[in-house]
Amino acid sequence: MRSDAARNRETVLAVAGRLFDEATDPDQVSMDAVAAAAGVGKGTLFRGFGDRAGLVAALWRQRGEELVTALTTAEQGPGPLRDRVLALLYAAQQFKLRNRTLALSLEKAGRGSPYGTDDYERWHRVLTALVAAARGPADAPHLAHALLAAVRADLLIHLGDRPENELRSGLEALVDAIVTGPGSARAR
Amino acid sequence: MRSDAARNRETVLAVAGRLFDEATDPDQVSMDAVAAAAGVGKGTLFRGFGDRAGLVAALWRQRGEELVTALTTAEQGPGPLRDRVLALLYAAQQFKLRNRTLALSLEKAGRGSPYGTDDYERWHRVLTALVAAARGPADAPHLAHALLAAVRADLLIHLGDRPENELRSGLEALVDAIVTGPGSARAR
DNA sequence: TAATATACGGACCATCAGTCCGCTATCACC
DNA sequence: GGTGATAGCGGACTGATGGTCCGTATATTA
Repeated sequence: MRSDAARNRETVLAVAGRLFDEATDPDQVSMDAVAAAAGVGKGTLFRGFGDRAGLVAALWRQRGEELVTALTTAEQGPGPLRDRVLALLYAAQQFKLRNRTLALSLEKAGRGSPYGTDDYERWHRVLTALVAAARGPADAPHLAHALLAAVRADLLIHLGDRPENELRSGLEALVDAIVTGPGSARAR
Repeated sequence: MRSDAARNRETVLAVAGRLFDEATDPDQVSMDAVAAAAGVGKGTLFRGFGDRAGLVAALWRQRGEELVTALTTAEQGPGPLRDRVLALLYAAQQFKLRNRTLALSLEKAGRGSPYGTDDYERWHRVLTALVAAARGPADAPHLAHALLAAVRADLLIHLGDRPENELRSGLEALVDAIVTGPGSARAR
């Protein structure tokens, strides 16, 4: 990769990140605006990232680094399953709140839905395994989807600026219900 | 209302409904296309429905008539709470599958999220009450959101054409977990 | 320093939602 | 049935946006 290309890529990522952070709706951030603010041409922007979704994905990957450790921790333990599930979802929740607009954009951009991305796939696999371990394989995939749906960015945003512990408490109730509820190995 | 306006409104609703049904992504249905297919001008379209969201809302209201009875039945009984919650969510699930693209459009259109509409408000209120009755008021609002998130159109579409009973079983597991799970009055 | 590949940038294009306004069909009243 | 007031019609037009194209500029390599 040529040095100027690398430099531009950095600049664009930094500037675009800032623009998304400042916006409340991803649609407020146009590709034109990103190019202008970064001081590059549109051609450069699209050459570097393919399309809008590519830019958002690159930003997400950059910031989401911290979540991979959350994933592997949840996957491999230690600790009770219930705590691992809760910690994972809580990490996702807080991360999405810290990166609202970006998260929103990602959930919209990926062909109109957050599903079908490798990312979602991965999260769903991990959660399915945990749920299956806790209460048996029956309906585990569905319940994993339900858990993920509960931390979707647009829902979190709709909930607004509630005290953090309220969000956490709600999440806890949900996880307890699913992981240790009826149908679970422990409850039987 | 003038007779030609009423006639046009009927035509547009019928044609637009068909176009949405035939499409797999709401974005495939442009306002231009609706106007052309209905044989009216764009001006007429926008005069009659305000904007795109208005058209979608009108279609939704027209088709969603059947759901209001599901809501009041769930609200007022009879039957065990668990069954009422399940029936309500199942009705929503099946309805959204029968009206995929329209449902998808609605979830996108309402300022980028399905929340904040009167419709969602209503459903959430009813479910919150049912959940609160079953397991106490703590976290009931959050759990109601989680239940609704589990029947979002884009999730259902992502799940694809599974056998209906698999969907139902997943929903049942979720409802059982939340309504009769830990924290619920019955379990304590 | 010359040659080549790579990247740049912004004019350009297609597509939409939504507006505007001169023209037309409807309807209430005669 | 005729007629005038007016609600409604339709399609050209606008503004914004994502994405493309290609002549020009720059980094790299020998």
